[in-house]
Amino acid sequence: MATIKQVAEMAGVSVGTVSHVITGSVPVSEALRASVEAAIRKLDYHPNHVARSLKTNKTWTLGIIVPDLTIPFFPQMIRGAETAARKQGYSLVAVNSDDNLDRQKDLLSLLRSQRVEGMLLVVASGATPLEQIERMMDAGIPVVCLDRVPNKVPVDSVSVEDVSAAELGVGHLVSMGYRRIAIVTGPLSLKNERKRLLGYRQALRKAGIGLDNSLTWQADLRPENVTQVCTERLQTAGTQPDAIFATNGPTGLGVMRALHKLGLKTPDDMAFVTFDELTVDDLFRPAITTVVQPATEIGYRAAEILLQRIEKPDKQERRIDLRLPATLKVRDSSRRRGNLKSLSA
Amino acid sequence: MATIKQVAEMAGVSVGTVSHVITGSVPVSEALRASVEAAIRKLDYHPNHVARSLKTNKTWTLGIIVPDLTIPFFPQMIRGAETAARKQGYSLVAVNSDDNLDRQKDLLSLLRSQRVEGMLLVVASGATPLEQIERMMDAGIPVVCLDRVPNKVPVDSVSVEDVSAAELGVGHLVSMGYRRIAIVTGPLSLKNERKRLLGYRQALRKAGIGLDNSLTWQADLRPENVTQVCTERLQTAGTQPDAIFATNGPTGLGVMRALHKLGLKTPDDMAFVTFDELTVDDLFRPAITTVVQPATEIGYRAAEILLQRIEKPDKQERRIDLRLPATLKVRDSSRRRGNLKSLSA
DNA sequence: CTGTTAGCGCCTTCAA
DNA sequence: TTGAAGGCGCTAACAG
Repeated sequence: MATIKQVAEMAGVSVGTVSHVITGSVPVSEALRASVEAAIRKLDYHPNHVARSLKTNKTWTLGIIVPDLTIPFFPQMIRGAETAARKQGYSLVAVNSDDNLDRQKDLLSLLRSQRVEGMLLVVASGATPLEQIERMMDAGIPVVCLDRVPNKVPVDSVSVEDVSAAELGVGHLVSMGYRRIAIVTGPLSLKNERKRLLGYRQALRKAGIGLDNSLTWQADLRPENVTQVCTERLQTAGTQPDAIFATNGPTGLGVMRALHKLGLKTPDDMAFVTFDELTVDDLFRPAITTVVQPATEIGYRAAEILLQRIEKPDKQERRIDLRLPATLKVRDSSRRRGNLKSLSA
Repeated sequence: MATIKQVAEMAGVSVGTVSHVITGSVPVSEALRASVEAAIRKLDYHPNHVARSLKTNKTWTLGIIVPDLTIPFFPQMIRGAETAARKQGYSLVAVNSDDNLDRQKDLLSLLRSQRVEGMLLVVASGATPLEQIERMMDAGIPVVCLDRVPNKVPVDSVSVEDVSAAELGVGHLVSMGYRRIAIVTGPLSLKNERKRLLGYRQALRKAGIGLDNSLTWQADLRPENVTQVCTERLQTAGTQPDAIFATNGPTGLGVMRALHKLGLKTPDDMAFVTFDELTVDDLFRPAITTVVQPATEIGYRAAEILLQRIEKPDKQERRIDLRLPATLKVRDSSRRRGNLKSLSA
């Protein structure tokens, strides 16, 4: 790889001059600039960002850690974050934690060593790495948490407005005539999950429906586990739900598989609403009523906040907790109770 | 951020000694090692990879460019590549080209400046950046193309075995009794698309079905465009197909929307098979028969080849073109022609 | 074993 | 407007 020195030699100027034409920080005569540019082209010179970063102490890089790239919600978020970053000249390094705390720890450390200037973080489920986050911020690297907001860590965050989003979904089920609505949540160690549970309860209370704790089902975020939990619950003797609300995508998928396994059709045997789109498209049946999070915007806004912290570190605004509203996409799976089943095949 | 010098001071040793305990390249007495490690912990020291890379000329970083992170196929591929990379201590920087040639060019340049040691590339559709790829390789940065294999560029590649994969899908339609099978392709400037078209033709020939050029429909890779093209063709007077084969996921989605728009049900009005999964799950109807590419393995194998080139640059094995077999997931959309329609709702 | 030091490629004063 | 030179943080000889 060509170096700035070789470019200088070929152009017959000093390295300083080459640097000046590259950065544009100092005027250079037309003649020299031309010969420098010619040399750059001839040598296929690409400035060494590694060296530049060492000198300037600026990497123009942001990191983002997500639990799983193959869950559609996260790539959308990344896309939003990347758009915001690019707009300000930063690039984004995206990595998977596999929802694993050890790996998350390693990645945090790795990205710090790589001198990212800020971190976007969707924490892995389980114990929040609050110490690591705090150290990161102490080291002057701002952190913004997305989607999953950890407990008791004074860190900026962007996520959906969980309580009202859950209320939206559950309230809709209520309005469609359902009364025994079960909720399937992820680990309640995640604040979002607790808030969504809260939204569920509020929606029921507002509707004057009593709370039945046997209808609150908790699982981890693996669809297989969810399927198992639901299958058991649905086979347990006793009053069964007439509707199910799932608080996130992987959970929703697990619920669907349980229903399928037990031969329960939605909405006729069981109404169903979930957070997050399960399929890309509306073409497929059953079409699932969904609480849609503004994934791209969450990413975009989080990156904006992060960049703000990076570029104006002094302007120590206090903690920002941005909550974006969800929207409801009403589809078949929450069709009004007791309605005549559609006769179309 | 603490530097190696500060660690050395606090531990009362030289920077050389600190470096030795970090890299493990030179033995250090137990006593000094302990005090160094204590200092590292106390200072929350994270070695500066930027400086290290400048010195060692090793970034331990691979780049991967994909057209669109939000198409499920690509995250899977990335995951595979990341697994292979991590196994050898490399990390992966993944970026979107938005299937845009200019942006791809910028990214290639950026990643070169960032001194990635190798590139995985899913080329944007349109003109292949052969010059850029060649320059990259001339500069000693190996490149492996995934999925979409560009024309006439002597570069390693990993993708599905396109011809036989298409044959698999089309042959299946034939075996289910369909005779007028239309194919919807992406841009034929992509070699894969041409090969898939070839596979389609071979399957027809083997079945003794004459080729009808009016059944070869070409679109770009945007679902909206595909929908438009299909809608027009399906409304054109003349003999209509009884089945459609789509050569990739976005195209398949576009086809589905066109069918839906025209009120055509699959498989009763029109059988359908597509490359790539359209939904994550089997629960949804119509369940689409799919030619499944081994996405994760494609990424994994490509990264392995790349790493091989990086670590053993001398062992100049000639060009590697790895073709992996696809599998067929038979579902409802290709149900046997004229079969009684299932009566279950 | 431990310390000293040159230099990776670049940017940025500072002087000419 | 141009050139010369120091030094960013680290590793890898090399000397002790």
